[in-house]
Amino acid sequence: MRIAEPLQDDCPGAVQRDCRHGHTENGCEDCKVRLFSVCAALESCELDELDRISHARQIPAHSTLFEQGALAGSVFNVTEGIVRLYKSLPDGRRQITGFALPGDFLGLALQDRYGVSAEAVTPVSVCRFLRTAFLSYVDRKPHLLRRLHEFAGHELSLAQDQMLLLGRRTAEEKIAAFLLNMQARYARIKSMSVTVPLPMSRQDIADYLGLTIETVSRTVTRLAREKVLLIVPDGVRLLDQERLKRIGVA
Amino acid sequence: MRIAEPLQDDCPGAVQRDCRHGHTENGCEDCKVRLFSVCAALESCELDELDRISHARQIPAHSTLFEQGALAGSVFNVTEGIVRLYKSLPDGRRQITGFALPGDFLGLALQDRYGVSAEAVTPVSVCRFLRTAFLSYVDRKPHLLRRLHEFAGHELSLAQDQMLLLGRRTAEEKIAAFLLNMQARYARIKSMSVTVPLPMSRQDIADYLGLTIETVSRTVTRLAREKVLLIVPDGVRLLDQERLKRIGVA
DNA sequence: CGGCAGCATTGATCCAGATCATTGCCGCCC
DNA sequence: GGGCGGCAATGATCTGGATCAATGCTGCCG
Repeated sequence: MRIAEPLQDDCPGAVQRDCRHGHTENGCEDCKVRLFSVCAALESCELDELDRISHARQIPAHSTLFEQGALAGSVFNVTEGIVRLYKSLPDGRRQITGFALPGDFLGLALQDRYGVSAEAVTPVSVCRFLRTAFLSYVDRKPHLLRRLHEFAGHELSLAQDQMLLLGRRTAEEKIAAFLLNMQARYARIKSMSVTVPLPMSRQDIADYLGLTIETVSRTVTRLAREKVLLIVPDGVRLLDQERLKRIGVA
Repeated sequence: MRIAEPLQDDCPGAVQRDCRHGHTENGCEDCKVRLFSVCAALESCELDELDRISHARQIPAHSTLFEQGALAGSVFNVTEGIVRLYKSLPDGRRQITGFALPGDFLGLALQDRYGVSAEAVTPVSVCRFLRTAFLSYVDRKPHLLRRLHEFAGHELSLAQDQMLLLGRRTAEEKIAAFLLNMQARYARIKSMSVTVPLPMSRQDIADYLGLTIETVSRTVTRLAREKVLLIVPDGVRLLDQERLKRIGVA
Protein backbone atom coordinates (compact mmCIF):
# COMPACT_ATOMS: atom_id res chain seq x y z
CA MET A 1 0.00 0.00 0.00
CA ARG A 2 1.07 3.55 -0.45
CA ILE A 3 2.51 5.27 2.54
CA ALA A 4 3.41 8.87 2.64
CA GLU A 5 1.73 11.47 0.59
CA PRO A 6 4.41 13.94 -0.38
CA LEU A 7 4.24 16.46 2.41
CA GLN A 8 3.19 20.01 1.77
CA ASP A 9 4.88 22.98 3.36
CA ASP A 10 4.75 21.19 6.70
CA CYS A 11 7.78 19.13 5.72
CA PRO A 12 10.26 20.45 8.25
CA GLY A 13 13.46 19.18 6.70
CA ALA A 14 12.66 20.07 3.10
CA VAL A 15 15.88 21.93 2.44
CA GLN A 16 18.57 21.61 -0.17
CA ARG A 17 21.02 18.89 0.79
CA ASP A 18 24.06 17.40 -0.84
CA CYS A 19 25.76 14.03 -1.06
CA ARG A 20 28.42 12.67 -3.32
CA HIS A 21 25.91 12.79 -6.18
CA GLY A 22 24.49 16.15 -5.22
CA HIS A 23 21.17 14.96 -3.85
CA THR A 24 18.46 17.57 -3.61
CA GLU A 25 15.34 17.48 -1.53
CA ASN A 26 13.70 15.50 -4.29
CA GLY A 27 16.22 12.73 -4.13
CA CYS A 28 19.03 12.63 -6.63
CA GLU A 29 19.04 12.64 -10.40
CA ASP A 30 21.85 10.11 -10.45
CA CYS A 31 20.37 7.76 -7.85
CA LYS A 32 17.73 5.19 -8.55
CA VAL A 33 15.75 6.25 -5.50
CA ARG A 34 13.55 9.34 -5.40
CA LEU A 35 12.93 9.87 -1.73
CA PHE A 36 10.51 12.64 -2.15
CA SER A 37 8.09 11.62 0.49
CA VAL A 38 10.58 10.95 3.22
CA CYS A 39 12.87 13.74 2.19
CA ALA A 40 13.32 14.97 5.71
CA ALA A 41 13.85 11.54 7.17
CA LEU A 42 17.18 10.69 5.68
CA GLU A 43 20.65 12.06 5.75
CA SER A 44 22.39 12.02 2.41
CA CYS A 45 24.69 9.17 3.44
CA GLU A 46 21.59 7.13 4.26
CA LEU A 47 20.14 7.91 0.88
CA ASP A 48 23.30 6.49 -0.62
CA GLU A 49 23.00 3.33 1.40
CA LEU A 50 19.34 2.92 0.54
CA ASP A 51 20.23 3.48 -3.08
CA ARG A 52 22.77 0.69 -2.86
CA ILE A 53 20.20 -1.94 -1.82
CA SER A 54 17.63 -0.94 -4.44
CA HIS A 55 17.00 -2.28 -7.93
CA ALA A 56 15.50 -0.09 -10.64
CA ARG A 57 12.76 -1.67 -12.69
CA GLN A 58 10.37 -0.73 -15.48
CA ILE A 59 6.71 -1.71 -15.41
CA PRO A 60 4.58 -1.35 -18.57
CA ALA A 61 1.21 0.39 -18.36
CA HIS A 62 -1.69 -1.69 -16.99
CA SER A 63 0.44 -4.43 -15.54
CA THR A 64 0.41 -5.48 -11.93
CA LEU A 65 3.06 -4.63 -9.34
CA PHE A 66 1.50 -6.81 -6.67
CA GLU A 67 -1.85 -8.18 -5.59
CA GLN A 68 -3.83 -7.79 -2.42
CA GLY A 69 -3.14 -10.63 -0.02
CA ALA A 70 0.10 -11.73 -1.70
CA LEU A 71 3.19 -12.08 0.46
CA ALA A 72 4.80 -8.66 0.66
CA GLY A 73 8.24 -9.47 -0.67
CA SER A 74 9.20 -5.97 -1.75
CA VAL A 75 8.97 -2.31 -0.91
CA PHE A 76 8.72 0.02 -3.91
CA ASN A 77 9.58 3.61 -4.52
CA VAL A 78 7.85 5.07 -7.57
CA THR A 79 10.25 7.18 -9.60
CA GLU A 80 8.22 7.74 -12.76
CA GLY A 81 4.58 7.32 -13.79
CA ILE A 82 1.40 6.65 -11.82
CA VAL A 83 0.27 3.58 -9.92
CA ARG A 84 -3.29 2.82 -8.81
CA LEU A 85 -3.92 1.04 -5.50
CA TYR A 86 -7.23 -0.70 -5.04
CA LYS A 87 -9.38 -3.29 -3.33
CA SER A 88 -12.04 -5.17 -5.21
CA LEU A 89 -15.13 -7.24 -4.57
CA PRO A 90 -15.64 -10.70 -6.11
CA ASP A 91 -18.34 -9.30 -8.44
CA GLY A 92 -15.90 -6.82 -9.94
CA ARG A 93 -16.80 -3.68 -8.02
CA ARG A 94 -13.59 -1.84 -7.28
CA GLN A 95 -12.49 0.89 -4.91
CA ILE A 96 -9.28 2.70 -5.73
CA THR A 97 -7.77 3.68 -2.40
CA GLY A 98 -5.12 5.94 -3.84
CA PHE A 99 -2.85 6.90 -6.70
CA ALA A 100 0.89 6.75 -6.14
CA LEU A 101 2.92 9.47 -7.85
CA PRO A 102 6.69 9.72 -8.29
CA GLY A 103 8.27 9.89 -4.86
CA ASP A 104 5.65 7.75 -3.15
CA PHE A 105 6.43 4.47 -1.45
CA LEU A 106 4.41 1.27 -1.73
CA GLY A 107 4.52 -1.38 0.97
CA LEU A 108 6.03 0.86 3.63
CA ALA A 109 3.61 -0.46 6.24
CA LEU A 110 5.92 -3.47 6.27
CA GLN A 111 3.06 -5.88 6.85
CA ASP A 112 3.77 -9.40 5.71
CA ARG A 113 1.01 -9.27 3.10
CA TYR A 114 -0.04 -6.46 0.79
CA GLY A 115 -3.33 -4.90 1.85
CA VAL A 116 -4.25 -3.65 -1.62
CA SER A 117 -3.40 -4.45 -5.22
CA ALA A 118 -1.20 -2.14 -7.28
CA GLU A 119 -1.26 -1.63 -11.06
CA ALA A 120 0.65 0.73 -13.31
CA VAL A 121 -1.67 3.33 -14.84
CA THR A 122 1.05 4.66 -17.13
CA PRO A 123 4.41 3.05 -17.84
CA VAL A 124 6.10 3.17 -14.46
CA SER A 125 9.65 3.16 -13.14
CA VAL A 126 10.10 1.95 -9.60
CA CYS A 127 12.98 1.03 -7.49
CA ARG A 128 12.48 -2.10 -5.59
CA PHE A 129 13.89 -3.12 -2.20
CA LEU A 130 13.71 -6.61 -0.87
CA ARG A 131 11.53 -6.38 2.20
CA THR A 132 14.12 -8.26 4.22
CA ALA A 133 16.89 -5.86 3.22
CA PHE A 134 14.69 -2.86 3.85
CA LEU A 135 13.66 -4.24 7.23
CA SER A 136 17.20 -4.84 8.36
CA TYR A 137 18.09 -1.36 7.13
CA VAL A 138 15.24 0.12 9.16
CA ASP A 139 16.26 -1.91 12.19
CA ARG A 140 19.62 -0.17 12.18
CA LYS A 141 17.98 3.28 12.14
CA PRO A 142 15.64 3.60 15.10
CA HIS A 143 14.69 7.19 14.32
CA LEU A 144 13.78 6.16 10.78
CA LEU A 145 11.19 3.79 12.15
CA ARG A 146 9.74 6.69 14.14
CA ARG A 147 9.60 8.62 10.92
CA LEU A 148 7.89 5.76 9.12
CA HIS A 149 5.35 5.53 11.88
CA GLU A 150 4.63 9.23 11.56
CA PHE A 151 4.08 8.67 7.86
CA ALA A 152 1.72 5.83 8.57
CA GLY A 153 -0.24 8.20 10.81
CA HIS A 154 -0.37 10.77 8.07
CA GLU A 155 -1.50 8.15 5.59
CA LEU A 156 -4.22 7.05 8.00
CA SER A 157 -5.39 10.63 8.30
CA LEU A 158 -5.66 10.86 4.51
CA ALA A 159 -7.63 7.63 4.47
CA GLN A 160 -10.04 9.14 6.99
CA ASP A 161 -10.45 12.24 4.83
CA GLN A 162 -11.28 9.95 1.95
CA MET A 163 -13.91 8.19 4.09
CA LEU A 164 -15.55 11.54 4.75
CA LEU A 165 -15.44 12.25 1.03
CA LEU A 166 -16.87 8.86 0.05
CA GLY A 167 -19.56 8.80 2.72
CA ARG A 168 -20.76 12.37 2.86
CA ARG A 169 -19.83 14.44 -0.15
CA THR A 170 -21.71 15.08 -3.39
CA ALA A 171 -20.39 14.18 -6.84
CA GLU A 172 -19.40 17.77 -7.53
CA GLU A 173 -17.56 18.07 -4.21
CA LYS A 174 -15.75 14.80 -4.87
CA ILE A 175 -14.54 15.95 -8.29
CA ALA A 176 -13.45 19.36 -7.02
CA ALA A 177 -11.57 17.87 -4.07
CA PHE A 178 -9.91 15.32 -6.34
CA LEU A 179 -8.70 17.91 -8.84
CA LEU A 180 -7.36 20.24 -6.16
CA ASN A 181 -5.64 17.34 -4.47
CA MET A 182 -4.00 16.16 -7.70
CA GLN A 183 -2.91 19.68 -8.46
CA ALA A 184 -1.29 20.04 -5.03
CA ARG A 185 0.50 16.72 -5.41
CA TYR A 186 1.80 17.47 -8.89
CA ALA A 187 2.90 20.88 -7.68
CA ARG A 188 5.36 19.11 -5.40
CA ILE A 189 7.04 17.16 -8.17
CA LYS A 190 6.72 19.47 -11.17
CA SER A 191 6.59 23.21 -11.11
CA MET A 192 3.32 24.64 -9.82
CA SER A 193 0.86 24.80 -12.68
CA VAL A 194 -2.82 25.42 -13.25
CA THR A 195 -2.85 22.41 -15.58
CA VAL A 196 -3.51 19.11 -13.86
CA PRO A 197 -2.54 15.99 -15.83
CA LEU A 198 -5.05 13.16 -15.53
CA PRO A 199 -3.35 10.12 -17.01
CA MET A 200 -5.82 7.73 -15.41
CA SER A 201 -9.09 6.75 -17.12
CA ARG A 202 -12.54 8.05 -16.18
CA GLN A 203 -13.21 4.60 -14.77
CA ASP A 204 -10.25 4.98 -12.44
CA ILE A 205 -11.44 8.38 -11.26
CA ALA A 206 -14.93 6.99 -10.77
CA ASP A 207 -13.62 4.05 -8.77
CA TYR A 208 -11.56 6.40 -6.64
CA LEU A 209 -14.47 8.72 -5.85
CA GLY A 210 -17.24 6.13 -5.54
CA LEU A 211 -19.05 7.34 -8.68
CA THR A 212 -19.71 6.08 -12.23
CA ILE A 213 -17.84 7.15 -15.37
CA GLU A 214 -20.96 8.93 -16.61
CA THR A 215 -21.25 11.04 -13.47
CA VAL A 216 -17.54 11.92 -13.60
CA SER A 217 -17.86 12.88 -17.23
CA ARG A 218 -21.02 14.95 -16.75
CA THR A 219 -19.67 16.74 -13.68
CA VAL A 220 -16.37 17.64 -15.34
CA THR A 221 -18.24 18.82 -18.45
CA ARG A 222 -20.56 20.95 -16.35
CA LEU A 223 -17.69 22.55 -14.41
CA ALA A 224 -16.05 23.29 -17.77
CA ARG A 225 -19.31 24.82 -19.09
CA GLU A 226 -19.35 27.01 -15.98
CA LYS A 227 -15.79 28.18 -16.75
CA VAL A 228 -14.42 26.64 -13.56
CA LEU A 229 -12.16 24.43 -15.60
CA LEU A 230 -10.94 23.89 -19.11
CA ILE A 231 -10.58 20.41 -20.54
CA VAL A 232 -7.21 20.04 -22.26
CA PRO A 233 -5.51 16.99 -23.83
CA ASP A 234 -4.53 14.56 -21.04
CA GLY A 235 -5.89 16.66 -18.24
CA VAL A 236 -7.68 19.71 -17.06
CA ARG A 237 -6.81 23.33 -16.44
CA LEU A 238 -8.13 24.89 -13.24
CA LEU A 239 -9.49 28.30 -14.22
CA ASP A 240 -11.40 29.37 -11.11
CA GLN A 241 -9.50 27.87 -8.21
CA GLU A 242 -11.33 29.98 -5.65
CA ARG A 243 -14.64 28.59 -6.81
CA LEU A 244 -13.23 25.05 -6.85
CA LYS A 245 -11.99 25.44 -3.30
CA ARG A 246 -15.36 26.71 -2.18
CA ILE A 247 -16.88 23.55 -3.66
CA GLY A 248 -14.26 21.05 -2.69
CA VAL A 249 -12.48 21.99 0.51
CA ALA A 250 -13.44 21.20 4.11
CA MET B 1 -7.36 8.44 16.26
CA ARG B 2 -7.98 4.85 17.01
CA ILE B 3 -5.16 2.49 16.29
CA ALA B 4 -5.35 -1.22 16.61
CA GLU B 5 -8.46 -3.15 16.04
CA PRO B 6 -8.35 -6.08 18.44
CA LEU B 7 -6.71 -8.75 16.39
CA GLN B 8 -8.61 -11.86 15.42
CA ASP B 9 -7.09 -15.30 15.52
CA ASP B 10 -4.03 -13.96 13.76
CA CYS B 11 -2.75 -12.53 17.04
CA PRO B 12 0.32 -14.69 17.53
CA GLY B 13 1.01 -13.96 21.18
CA ALA B 14 -2.56 -14.24 22.43
CA VAL B 15 -1.83 -16.68 25.18
CA GLN B 16 -2.50 -16.65 28.89
CA ARG B 17 0.19 -14.67 30.69
CA ASP B 18 0.80 -13.71 34.28
CA CYS B 19 2.31 -10.83 36.22
CA ARG B 20 2.23 -9.84 39.81
CA HIS B 21 -1.46 -9.08 39.38
CA GLY B 22 -2.20 -12.10 37.29
CA HIS B 23 -2.54 -10.41 33.93
CA THR B 24 -4.35 -12.36 31.28
CA GLU B 25 -4.31 -11.79 27.55
CA ASN B 26 -6.99 -9.16 28.05
CA GLY B 27 -4.86 -7.06 30.34
CA CYS B 28 -5.38 -7.33 34.05
CA GLU B 29 -8.44 -6.90 36.20
CA ASP B 30 -6.43 -5.06 38.82
CA CYS B 31 -4.55 -2.77 36.47
CA LYS B 32 -5.93 0.40 35.06
CA VAL B 33 -4.77 -0.53 31.55
CA ARG B 34 -6.56 -3.01 29.36
CA LEU B 35 -4.02 -3.81 26.72
CA PHE B 36 -6.29 -5.88 24.66
CA SER B 37 -5.21 -4.70 21.28
CA VAL B 38 -1.49 -4.89 21.83
CA CYS B 39 -1.70 -8.01 23.93
CA ALA B 40 1.12 -9.71 22.12
CA ALA B 41 3.38 -6.68 22.13
CA LEU B 42 4.11 -6.45 25.80
CA GLU B 43 5.70 -8.58 28.42
CA SER B 44 3.89 -8.51 31.72
CA CYS B 45 6.62 -6.42 33.35
CA GLU B 46 6.09 -3.85 30.63
CA LEU B 47 2.39 -3.87 31.29
CA ASP B 48 3.19 -3.00 34.89
CA GLU B 49 5.39 -0.12 33.85
CA LEU B 50 2.82 1.21 31.42
CA ASP B 51 0.22 0.91 34.13
CA ARG B 52 2.40 3.01 36.41
CA ILE B 53 2.46 6.01 34.05
CA SER B 54 -1.27 5.92 33.35
CA HIS B 55 -4.13 7.77 34.98
CA ALA B 56 -7.64 6.31 35.07
CA ARG B 57 -10.44 8.67 34.19
CA GLN B 58 -14.20 8.60 33.75
CA ILE B 59 -15.93 10.36 30.85
CA PRO B 60 -19.72 10.84 30.87
CA ALA B 61 -21.76 9.87 27.83
CA HIS B 62 -21.76 12.34 24.92
CA SER B 63 -18.83 14.36 26.14
CA THR B 64 -15.69 14.98 24.15
CA LEU B 65 -12.33 13.28 24.73
CA PHE B 66 -10.53 15.42 22.18
CA GLU B 67 -11.17 17.34 19.01
CA GLN B 68 -9.76 17.02 15.54
CA GLY B 69 -6.82 19.37 15.04
CA ALA B 70 -6.18 19.90 18.75
CA LEU B 71 -2.67 19.33 20.08
CA ALA B 72 -2.39 15.64 20.88
CA GLY B 73 -1.41 15.81 24.53
CA SER B 74 -2.54 12.34 25.52
CA VAL B 75 -2.78 8.76 24.44
CA PHE B 76 -5.88 6.90 25.69
CA ASN B 77 -6.69 3.30 26.34
CA VAL B 78 -10.44 2.62 26.49
CA THR B 79 -11.23 0.28 29.37
CA GLU B 80 -15.01 0.55 29.48
CA GLY B 81 -17.73 1.86 27.15
CA ILE B 82 -17.71 2.98 23.53
CA VAL B 83 -16.10 5.99 21.86
CA ARG B 84 -16.96 7.37 18.41
CA LEU B 85 -14.24 8.85 16.22
CA TYR B 86 -15.30 11.21 13.47
CA LYS B 87 -14.52 13.97 11.04
CA SER B 88 -17.08 16.60 10.18
CA LEU B 89 -17.78 19.20 7.54
CA PRO B 90 -18.55 22.84 8.40
CA ASP B 91 -22.20 22.34 7.39
CA GLY B 92 -22.65 19.58 9.95
CA ARG B 93 -22.28 16.52 7.78
CA ARG B 94 -20.33 13.95 9.73
CA GLN B 95 -18.39 10.79 8.95
CA ILE B 96 -17.71 8.44 11.81
CA THR B 97 -14.39 6.77 11.01
CA GLY B 98 -14.62 4.17 13.73
CA PHE B 99 -15.91 3.06 17.10
CA ALA B 100 -13.38 2.36 19.85
CA LEU B 101 -14.26 -0.52 22.17
CA PRO B 102 -12.65 -1.54 25.46
CA GLY B 103 -9.06 -2.46 24.76
CA ASP B 104 -8.62 -0.01 21.89
CA PHE B 105 -6.10 2.80 21.90
CA LEU B 106 -6.72 6.37 20.80
CA GLY B 107 -3.89 8.61 19.63
CA LEU B 108 -1.40 5.81 19.09
CA ALA B 109 -0.30 7.29 15.79
CA LEU B 110 1.63 9.71 17.99
CA GLN B 111 1.10 12.61 15.60
CA ASP B 112 1.31 15.99 17.22
CA ARG B 113 -2.34 16.76 16.47
CA TYR B 114 -5.41 14.54 16.62
CA GLY B 115 -6.66 13.62 13.17
CA VAL B 116 -10.25 13.02 14.26
CA SER B 117 -12.54 14.02 17.11
CA ALA B 118 -13.50 11.54 19.82
CA GLU B 119 -16.73 11.49 21.87
CA ALA B 120 -18.03 9.06 24.46
CA VAL B 121 -21.09 7.23 23.13
CA THR B 122 -21.77 5.61 26.52
CA PRO B 123 -20.17 6.53 29.85
CA VAL B 124 -16.54 5.64 29.25
CA SER B 125 -13.54 4.73 31.36
CA VAL B 126 -10.17 5.41 29.85
CA CYS B 127 -6.71 5.42 31.08
CA ARG B 128 -4.74 8.35 29.92
CA PHE B 129 -1.02 8.63 29.27
CA LEU B 130 0.75 11.89 28.73
CA ARG B 131 2.01 11.78 25.19
CA THR B 132 5.47 12.80 26.34
CA ALA B 133 5.62 9.99 28.90
CA PHE B 134 4.27 7.49 26.40
CA LEU B 135 6.79 8.64 23.80
CA SER B 136 9.73 8.30 26.11
CA TYR B 137 8.45 4.88 27.12
CA VAL B 138 8.24 3.85 23.48
CA ASP B 139 11.70 5.24 22.81
CA ARG B 140 13.12 2.81 25.34
CA LYS B 141 11.44 -0.19 23.65
CA PRO B 142 12.50 -0.32 20.01
CA HIS B 143 10.56 -3.49 19.26
CA LEU B 144 7.43 -1.88 20.68
CA LEU B 145 7.66 0.83 18.05
CA ARG B 146 7.84 -1.89 15.41
CA ARG B 147 4.72 -3.35 16.89
CA LEU B 148 2.97 0.01 16.90
CA HIS B 149 3.90 0.45 13.28
CA GLU B 150 2.43 -2.93 12.45
CA PHE B 151 -0.75 -1.85 14.18
CA ALA B 152 -0.82 1.35 12.19
CA GLY B 153 -0.57 -0.78 9.06
CA HIS B 154 -3.45 -2.94 10.22
CA GLU B 155 -5.49 0.15 11.02
CA LEU B 156 -4.77 1.52 7.56
CA SER B 157 -5.94 -1.72 6.03
CA LEU B 158 -9.20 -1.46 7.94
CA ALA B 159 -9.60 2.12 6.75
CA GLN B 160 -9.19 0.89 3.19
CA ASP B 161 -11.84 -1.77 3.73
CA GLN B 162 -14.12 0.97 4.98
CA MET B 163 -13.43 2.97 1.81
CA LEU B 164 -14.52 0.01 -0.28
CA LEU B 165 -17.63 -0.27 1.86
CA LEU B 166 -18.47 3.44 1.65
CA GLY B 167 -17.73 3.78 -2.05
CA ARG B 168 -19.05 0.56 -3.52
CA ARG B 169 -21.46 -1.31 -1.27
CA THR B 170 -25.26 -1.16 -1.00
CA ALA B 171 -27.14 -0.16 2.15
CA GLU B 172 -27.93 -3.79 2.95
CA GLU B 173 -24.31 -4.86 2.50
CA LYS B 174 -23.15 -2.01 4.70
CA ILE B 175 -25.51 -2.98 7.52
CA ALA B 176 -24.63 -6.67 7.30
CA ALA B 177 -20.90 -5.98 7.30
CA PHE B 178 -21.28 -3.61 10.23
CA LEU B 179 -23.21 -6.09 12.35
CA LEU B 180 -20.81 -8.95 11.65
CA ASN B 181 -17.87 -6.70 12.40
CA MET B 182 -19.36 -5.54 15.71
CA GLN B 183 -20.13 -9.11 16.65
CA ALA B 184 -16.57 -10.20 15.94
CA ARG B 185 -15.17 -7.34 17.98
CA TYR B 186 -17.46 -7.94 20.94
CA ALA B 187 -16.64 -11.62 20.78
CA ARG B 188 -13.06 -10.70 21.66
CA ILE B 189 -13.98 -8.85 24.85
CA LYS B 190 -17.08 -10.65 26.05
CA SER B 191 -17.93 -14.25 25.52
CA MET B 192 -18.94 -15.07 21.95
CA SER B 193 -22.62 -14.39 21.57
CA VAL B 194 -25.22 -14.13 18.85
CA THR B 195 -26.48 -10.94 20.48
CA VAL B 196 -24.72 -7.79 19.33
CA PRO B 197 -25.12 -4.74 21.60
CA LEU B 198 -25.63 -1.51 19.69
CA PRO B 199 -25.24 1.24 22.28
CA MET B 200 -24.76 3.91 19.60
CA SER B 201 -27.71 5.75 18.05
CA ARG B 202 -29.10 5.13 14.57
CA GLN B 203 -27.58 8.46 13.61
CA ASP B 204 -24.16 7.18 14.64
CA ILE B 205 -24.59 4.01 12.60
CA ALA B 206 -25.79 6.07 9.64
CA ASP B 207 -22.81 8.41 9.90
CA TYR B 208 -20.48 5.43 10.07
CA LEU B 209 -21.93 3.75 6.99
CA GLY B 210 -22.63 6.81 4.87
CA LEU B 211 -26.42 6.40 5.06
CA THR B 212 -29.37 8.16 6.71
CA ILE B 213 -31.13 7.07 9.90
CA GLU B 214 -34.22 6.15 7.90
CA THR B 215 -32.28 3.83 5.62
CA VAL B 216 -30.56 2.19 8.59
CA SER B 217 -33.91 1.74 10.32
CA ARG B 218 -35.68 0.37 7.26
CA THR B 219 -32.84 -2.00 6.38
CA VAL B 220 -32.60 -3.40 9.91
CA THR B 221 -36.37 -3.78 10.04
CA ARG B 222 -36.41 -5.59 6.71
CA LEU B 223 -33.62 -7.98 7.76
CA ALA B 224 -35.62 -8.67 10.93
CA ARG B 225 -38.79 -9.30 8.89
CA GLU B 226 -36.79 -11.77 6.79
CA LYS B 227 -35.72 -13.59 9.99
CA VAL B 228 -32.05 -12.77 9.45
CA LEU B 229 -31.99 -10.88 12.71
CA LEU B 230 -34.05 -10.19 15.78
CA ILE B 231 -34.26 -6.73 17.28
CA VAL B 232 -33.76 -6.91 21.06
CA PRO B 233 -33.42 -4.15 23.68
CA ASP B 234 -30.09 -2.32 23.14
CA GLY B 235 -29.05 -4.41 20.21
CA VAL B 236 -29.71 -7.10 17.71
CA ARG B 237 -29.53 -10.87 17.65
CA LEU B 238 -27.98 -12.47 14.56
CA LEU B 239 -30.25 -15.37 13.64
CA ASP B 240 -29.00 -16.35 10.20
CA GLN B 241 -25.30 -15.63 10.24
CA GLU B 242 -24.70 -17.58 7.02
CA ARG B 243 -27.12 -15.39 5.17
CA LEU B 244 -25.61 -12.27 6.74
CA LYS B 245 -22.15 -13.32 5.65
CA ARG B 246 -23.37 -13.95 2.13
CA ILE B 247 -24.70 -10.38 2.11
CA GLY B 248 -21.93 -8.66 3.97
CA VAL B 249 -18.58 -10.31 3.45
CA ALA B 250 -16.03 -9.67 0.67
C1' DC C 1 -7.86 3.94 -46.78
C1' DG C 2 -11.65 1.40 -44.00
C1' DG C 3 -12.79 -1.16 -40.00
C1' DC C 4 -12.73 -1.78 -35.38
C1' DA C 5 -11.65 -1.57 -30.45
C1' DG C 6 -11.42 1.32 -26.51
C1' DC C 7 -12.38 5.26 -24.54
C1' DA C 8 -15.34 9.70 -23.39
C1' DT C 9 -19.45 12.21 -23.97
C1' DT C 10 -24.27 12.87 -24.06
C1' DG C 11 -29.19 11.75 -23.72
C1' DA C 12 -33.28 9.16 -21.77
C1' DT C 13 -34.94 6.68 -18.11
C1' DC C 14 -34.85 4.40 -13.70
C1' DC C 15 -34.39 3.57 -8.87
C1' DA C 16 -31.89 3.18 -4.30
C1' DG C 17 -31.64 5.88 -0.98
C1' DA C 18 -32.55 10.80 0.55
C1' DT C 19 -35.88 13.96 2.20
C1' DC C 20 -40.01 15.32 4.34
C1' DA C 21 -43.69 14.28 7.45
C1' DT C 22 -46.16 11.61 10.90
C1' DT C 23 -46.66 8.53 14.57
C1' DG C 24 -45.38 5.85 18.42
C1' DC C 25 -42.51 4.66 22.28
C1' DC C 26 -40.28 5.28 26.21
C1' DG C 27 -38.05 7.79 30.19
C1' DC C 28 -38.08 11.82 32.84
C1' DC C 29 -39.53 15.68 35.40
C1' DC C 30 -43.10 18.55 37.38
C1' DG D 1 -50.91 11.43 35.83
C1' DG D 2 -49.78 14.41 32.02
C1' DG D 3 -46.73 16.91 29.26
C1' DC D 4 -42.51 16.97 26.90
C1' DG D 5 -38.19 15.89 24.55
C1' DG D 6 -35.43 12.59 22.22
C1' DC D 7 -35.18 8.74 19.72
C1' DA D 8 -36.86 4.97 16.27
C1' DA D 9 -40.04 3.37 12.94
C1' DT D 10 -42.78 3.98 9.00
C1' DG D 11 -45.14 6.11 5.11
C1' DA D 12 -45.16 9.34 1.00
C1' DT D 13 -42.56 11.66 -2.18
C1' DC D 14 -38.50 13.34 -4.44
C1' DT D 15 -34.00 13.29 -6.62
C1' DG D 16 -28.94 12.65 -7.35
C1' DG D 17 -26.64 9.64 -9.36
C1' DA D 18 -27.02 4.93 -11.55
C1' DT D 19 -28.29 2.44 -15.52
C1' DC D 20 -29.20 1.77 -20.27
C1' DA D 21 -28.35 3.26 -24.82
C1' DA D 22 -26.43 5.81 -28.64
C1' DT D 23 -22.92 8.53 -30.74
C1' DG D 24 -18.50 10.40 -31.48
C1' DC D 25 -13.44 10.44 -31.26
C1' DT D 26 -9.14 8.72 -31.47
C1' DG D 27 -5.38 5.57 -32.61
C1' DC D 28 -4.08 1.29 -34.45
C1' DC D 29 -3.74 -2.44 -37.67
C1' DG D 30 -4.37 -4.83 -42.05
